[in-house]
Amino acid sequence: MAGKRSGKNRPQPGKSPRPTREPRGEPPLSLERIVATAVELLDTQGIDGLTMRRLADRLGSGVMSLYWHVDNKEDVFDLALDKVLEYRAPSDRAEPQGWRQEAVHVLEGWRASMLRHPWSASLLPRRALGPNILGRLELLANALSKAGVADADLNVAIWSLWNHVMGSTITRASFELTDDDQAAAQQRLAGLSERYPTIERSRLLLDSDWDGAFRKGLDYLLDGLAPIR
Amino acid sequence: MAGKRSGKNRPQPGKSPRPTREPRGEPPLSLERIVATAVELLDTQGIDGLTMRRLADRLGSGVMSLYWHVDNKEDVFDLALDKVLEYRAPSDRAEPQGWRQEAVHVLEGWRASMLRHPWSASLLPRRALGPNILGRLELLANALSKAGVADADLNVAIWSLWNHVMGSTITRASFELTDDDQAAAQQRLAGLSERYPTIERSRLLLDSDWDGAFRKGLDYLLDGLAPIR
DNA sequence: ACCTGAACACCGTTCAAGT
DNA sequence: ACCTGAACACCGTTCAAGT
Repeated sequence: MAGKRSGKNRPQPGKSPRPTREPRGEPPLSLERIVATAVELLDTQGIDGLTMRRLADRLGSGVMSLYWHVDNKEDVFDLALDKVLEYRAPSDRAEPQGWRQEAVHVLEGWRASMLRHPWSASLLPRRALGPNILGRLELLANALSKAGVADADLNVAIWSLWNHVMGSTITRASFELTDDDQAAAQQRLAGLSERYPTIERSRLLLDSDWDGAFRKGLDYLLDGLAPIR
Repeated sequence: MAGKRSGKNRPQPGKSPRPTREPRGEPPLSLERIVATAVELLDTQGIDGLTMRRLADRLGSGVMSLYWHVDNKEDVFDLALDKVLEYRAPSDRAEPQGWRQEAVHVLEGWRASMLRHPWSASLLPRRALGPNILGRLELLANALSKAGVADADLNVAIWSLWNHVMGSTITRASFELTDDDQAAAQQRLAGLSERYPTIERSRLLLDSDWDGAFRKGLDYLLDGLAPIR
């Protein structure tokens, strides 16, 4: 923590401390490169594919070089996660839609970001909230507040919606990868059809309209939370 | 897979193959003991605390002895997870409540089981569905079906509710452990109050009524899904 | 200010044996 | 049928140096 570059004194996104040198040829190690490569690795190899050693390899450096830029592996996870959740704050000049539309837009964008990087959904709940997540929460809170949700209900509303996004994204990500497994599971289920007749009949494990379920559930929640359309 | 005890030929819960020997003194290794100890370890040490070596230590056996009973570490996770989700099928003689009450009961029991073992919520979405989970899904599907949810909407309804349970449980489990961190986070947030004014004002990270949020969200969903009370 | 290799204390799992 | 130790190919991170 002391004498070493740590989370607290990382350069703020806006101001670069000094133009140290022109990056000609092989780019030097940097926090940005590390994070970008970590995301690559996670995207291609999954959550267990991210290894400090593998990461260093891809960057063409020794393993321990990473530790000057980063506290530990947890730190890498946090940074990769927040990176993936980057968002463009909506320009104020955009035509003002309804507040409800705005909330839906935030939540769908959030979900889309996570579905693009399936590892992110299962990682997010266990980690600290990075600036990008806080930014999205702020947008959401703002929209809800303006949509007429009372201050006393605001936290409950936010968490309900958060839960819906997290739950549906995690479920979808984990069930999507495994088409064959899914068929096999339904097969196994058929063998036990006397124990699970209802879900066997509805073919729960086979066809599921994830996007539809997300939208429907979202509408129900919003109807309940902010009846003043 | 071949020649070795694997998932497929595990003894069915009901019938013990033969009373091999009276377990006097140190109990021998068995799948039940392994799973029970794994749950212990997970409860006390968290998800990273479960190690094949540590598990063997606690059981007083060599590491490799475990592998006769179990395929690999993933298998241990699956078994521990399903164990923790055991439930008593409701006795048919219980006074028949409304179908909606029944669905709520299933979902709350499910959530309670997971909250008792915080690691389980974050594990479940990534793993295959064990018999106990399927059992709970069947109960739920049945209740919904009788509550008037059309067959065509059944899967969507199940997944929406599943998502709600998963999301709220995971969120709560991950935010509950860290009282100090939470205060620190809110503190940090206060320093950035011009960037996140709304969630700073609502003290989102401090007070949140998890149980209330769960119940409210659940009611909204059920209202929407099965309007025919 | 930045990067490094050697070393430590761990992992999960294969294999070839033992009873 | 059940259990074992040695060995392999990995991990994350500390430390003491190098430039």
